Amino acid sequence: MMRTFREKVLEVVRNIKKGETMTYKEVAKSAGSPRAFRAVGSVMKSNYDKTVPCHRVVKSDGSVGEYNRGGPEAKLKLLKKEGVKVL
DNA sequence: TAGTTGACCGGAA
DNA sequence: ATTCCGGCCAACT
Repeated sequence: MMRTFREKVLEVVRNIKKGETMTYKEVAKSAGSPRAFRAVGSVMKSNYDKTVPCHRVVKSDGSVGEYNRGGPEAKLKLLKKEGVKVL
């Protein structure tokens, strides 16, 4: 029943609705480890799932952070299209 | 098994 | 206000 942290994180991110955003800290907290915001990023880059809207996950400062799928520009563009205002 | 890395965060200068 | 440094957790080699 207890899957790896990465599976949990992926499910949480997948649960994010359209137009909503979550910080890495929030995702880590929902995953069960509020201090594992580092691991969250690591896991995503190592195994980013297309069924998981990882572009909806942003930094605590509100910055888009980074993105593997074309760089931060693509992520920023997607968020804007979703209706999310970014710094 | 142990060591290194990373899409980060928070505090200090 | 911006920039630098350390710390923390899980996954990868």
